[in-house]
Amino acid sequence: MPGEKLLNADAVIRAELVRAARALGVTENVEPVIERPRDPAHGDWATNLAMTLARPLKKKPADIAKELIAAMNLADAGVAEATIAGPGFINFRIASGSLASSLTKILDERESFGRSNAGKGEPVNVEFVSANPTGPLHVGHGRQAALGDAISRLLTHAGWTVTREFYYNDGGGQINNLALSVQAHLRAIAGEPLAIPEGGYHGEYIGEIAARYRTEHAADTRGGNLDDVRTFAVKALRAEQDLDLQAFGVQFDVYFLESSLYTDGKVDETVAALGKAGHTFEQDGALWLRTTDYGDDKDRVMRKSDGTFTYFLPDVAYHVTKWQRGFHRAIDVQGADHHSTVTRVRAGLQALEIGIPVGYPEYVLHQMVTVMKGGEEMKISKRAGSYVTVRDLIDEVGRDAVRYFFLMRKGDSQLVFDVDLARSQSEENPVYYIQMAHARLSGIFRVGEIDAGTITADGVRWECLGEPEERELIKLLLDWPKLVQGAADALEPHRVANYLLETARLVHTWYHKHHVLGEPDDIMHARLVLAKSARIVIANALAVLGISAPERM
RNA sequence: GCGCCAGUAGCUCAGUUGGAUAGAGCGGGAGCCUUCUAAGCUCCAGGUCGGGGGUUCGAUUCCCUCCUGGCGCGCCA
Repeated sequence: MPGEKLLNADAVIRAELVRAARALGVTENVEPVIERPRDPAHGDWATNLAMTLARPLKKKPADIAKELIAAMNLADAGVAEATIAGPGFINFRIASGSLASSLTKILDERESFGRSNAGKGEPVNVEFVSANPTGPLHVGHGRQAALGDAISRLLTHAGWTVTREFYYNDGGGQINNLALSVQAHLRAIAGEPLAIPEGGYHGEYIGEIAARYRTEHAADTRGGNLDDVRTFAVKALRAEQDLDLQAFGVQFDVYFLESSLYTDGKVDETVAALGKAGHTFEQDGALWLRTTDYGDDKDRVMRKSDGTFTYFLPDVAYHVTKWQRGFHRAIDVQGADHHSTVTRVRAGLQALEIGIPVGYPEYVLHQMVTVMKGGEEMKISKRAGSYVTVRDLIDEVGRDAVRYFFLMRKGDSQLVFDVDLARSQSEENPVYYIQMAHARLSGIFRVGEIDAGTITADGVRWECLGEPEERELIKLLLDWPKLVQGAADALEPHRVANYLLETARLVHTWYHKHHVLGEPDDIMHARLVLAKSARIVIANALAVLGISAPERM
């Protein structure tokens, strides 16, 4: 099938180049880099092979290029023209008709276009958000939710079987502070002065929980039963966080409770196993793990002198369960403020000596988010008190825009979320720009009263798609499978966001310059095929980011 | 002091794993609606890619060093 072959035009060209290099007498490994030139005037594909061979062959790059071209079977590689340019690049141009015929693949595969089986259906666990149930989700959790969900979608696209997991730290001292804070509010309602304890929580929601506790526990209006207060508060806040996630459109497959590690004996098992493996020691009344054996800069306490555990030990026990549950690949999405746990958790897993690989789990760390509004940093939320919540943002700018803004930057960059820009979006927001491209393409079919399902590649005169804007758009659409694969490999959804922006731009340019409806039949048919293809790719890419693809706006 | 991340246009950030004349959005300036959505398009201005060395045909990209900012360096999570 010609479409198949041309979609892999780079691979075909590469093979021809290798063959040609052999013909020139090159004996060592030949690995030509084939890439799309930045400037379309430089052709559709380009290679640097002549330059890399300059040294071993002791010839000028330009001469080598000439010989390579002569030795290649260009027609077999689908190349219409090969030219030498710059310091020794070889530029290949593919005939418009051949290029366009590759769109057949997009029409055939539709929502599957871009999917692959690279992951072979193997299980991967993606853990993200994992907020303590001590308050509403803040902007950092929002970035993490957007990232984790998009990474999960990317991996699904790449053929992995993904489990989204949320880990609740419901066992530590923070939860106790929460209970005490609610208790303080209960006593305030009963007439005492409000006294939030040291390290307690101050948001308005604490008072709301206290009020609800009071109505449901009429016999304990002062919160004397701290266990009841704790259970009630955690339950209430988990429900609250679920609503936040629901508003954001993020769903989890597994909610894993830290407390279950204690009740199931996993914590004790892990301590015993680490001791048995010989990597622990006692000092100052505490039990330590010799993490310095595994690259940490100091040893870490597992069990405090008061007999309770640090967060680190359950963390290790938790990741053991991931391994034991069959996840031989696990990805943790976390804020960079937790990066010190990376070495520690991995060290703990190594110290168990149960065959867990050194790089397990993989970490995707993201930098901090600051929210700007009216030219000033926005810190105060009505709900949470000292920080801005995910819900605040969604209420301000909408779910799609929040997702896009969190995903448009790579995680390594600190992110400034400009609420004004995101909201003045009816004008200039990139997410609307992209969605508009999809809506416009949909509009062609709607206005023309054409059922897109009836548009096929049968009988298309591909050479009709020869306008420069069309060639550029087609090439970009055909790049989607590689782009999504690269983004999945690197766990970098922002590549998809950038790709979408670029694709939308080419769509708008093409749409503005060339008409579809009312053109001669063969041109209209060809352009309908292109419009349908572009709509499919944009919808697929938006789906990877969890953003809607509206048919009209 | 040590570790991680960053430093690219006035602002916010990309840069396809080392390629050709470094890009986008916003902001600034000038134009474009009798035709499928002007929520759009076209053009202009704007750069010591933090500084300095090195590696090579070629560096924003890799190495070294210094400067600046963020985060972390707990028997908190």
